[in-house]
Amino acid sequence: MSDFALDSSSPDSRTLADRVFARLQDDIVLGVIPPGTKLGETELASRYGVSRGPLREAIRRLESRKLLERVPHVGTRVASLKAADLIEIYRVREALEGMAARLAAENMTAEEVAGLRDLLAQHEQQQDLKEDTAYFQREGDLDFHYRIIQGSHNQTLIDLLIGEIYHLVRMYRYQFSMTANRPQKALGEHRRIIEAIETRDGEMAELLMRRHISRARENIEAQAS
Amino acid sequence: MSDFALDSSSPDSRTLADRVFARLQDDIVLGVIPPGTKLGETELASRYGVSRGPLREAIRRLESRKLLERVPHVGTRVASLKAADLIEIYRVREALEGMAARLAAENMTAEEVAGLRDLLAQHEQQQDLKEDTAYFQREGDLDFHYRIIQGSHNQTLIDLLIGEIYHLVRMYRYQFSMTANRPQKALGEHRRIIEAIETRDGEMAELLMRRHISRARENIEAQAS
DNA sequence: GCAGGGTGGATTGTCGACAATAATCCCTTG
DNA sequence: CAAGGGATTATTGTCGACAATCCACCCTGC
Repeated sequence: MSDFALDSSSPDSRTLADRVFARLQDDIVLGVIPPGTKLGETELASRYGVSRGPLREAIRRLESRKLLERVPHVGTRVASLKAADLIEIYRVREALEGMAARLAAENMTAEEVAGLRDLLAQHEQQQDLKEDTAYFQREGDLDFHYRIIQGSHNQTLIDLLIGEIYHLVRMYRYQFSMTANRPQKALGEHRRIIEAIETRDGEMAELLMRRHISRARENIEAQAS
Repeated sequence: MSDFALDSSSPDSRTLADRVFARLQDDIVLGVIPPGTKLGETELASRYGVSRGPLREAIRRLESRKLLERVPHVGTRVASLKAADLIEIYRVREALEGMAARLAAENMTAEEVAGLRDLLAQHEQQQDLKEDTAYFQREGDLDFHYRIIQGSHNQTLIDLLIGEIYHLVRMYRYQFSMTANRPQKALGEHRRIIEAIETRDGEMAELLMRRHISRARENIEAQAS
């Protein structure tokens, strides 16, 4: 058995159930536990060094987030996203992040906008270096979207996107080692979105963000066929 | 102690935890348990006639759905929605249901469209009767939106709206006995949305749905001030 | 009289054991 | 030999008890 013991570097997470929830979520999203794996409660409990009680609570929450699929009296398995599922998710992202961009243009503070532009500058430098920046591009893209979502200042929207949707997107990306295959175009789209936010043009920001995500979806659809 | 025993009319719900989850959610949404109520696990468990194990799993799931607020080692209380929260939710509804209307216009079957028009006809008749139709209007409005959401044929979108968002909307409505205070206008907007769907004009359906929900939001904002 | 600390009570967090359900395998029978 | 049924076994579902944490109250000292 490999060492799956709970992370003792952050012992402050309030309860065991919360920690095993966070740990199990990471292991699923990052692919440490591959999709489709049957999860035995007893086995997992001993792996994480907890009893089945906290583990079951964690499982129920991960099930709510669509990361696990559970059948009563049968068992729990790691959700295996199909391309069709991801396309559905991107429709939702288009709607929600479009709204987030609109609200961000209206509500972001000057500091937040400045930080966003700094982030873009970093990404453009990395682009110039032409290194193997796949990982940074992937995480950088997420960071860009995260900031705009946060900039909406709408907690309901933030919780939905970051708490419920993005885990699935991240799981899919790690799953298929999906590196952005149109990085320079995406970067240009990011730039235009930021410009719309800087001019406080919510309608334009929403339109550009929707196009940005819609193109990513079309890209997936093309690959899936 | 009033009789809170679990509903034996539907004993088929697979597990106790699932049943207590459904029952507790209803009691919260319908206001049987008022917002802000401190929920003692031992007390609730004995009321529903189950042990604390299944009850805690139900609590964790309801917490994920934002119907309960939990603080570790302190307790759980029923979420009490503020007007500001509802306004945030309506922004999300505007984005998601706008997309739902667009997809419904593209994907609804002819039967589904016909059923939608029948539903509208029923609502218009109830309107003519001028009875105290507050309850029916409220539920009818939900039914209209439910059908369009289902008509999107996007399961992720359906689960998000019906599984995560609408419980909060329904709770708020029961909470404040909020009866639609612009029924005839809303009915006209419904009619135009259906017309757009019938002509398979997704863009128009989205636009109209967003305006429909946006006006409801403005109505809430006016009342809240 | 007020502030601070400590103790007691109650509630939540966790665990191990028991019961119930379902999948599997084997045996029987046509 | 195949198909159906039944028993076994492993896994999940449920429960009651123990441990840990926090909140409130009270008591002491200034």
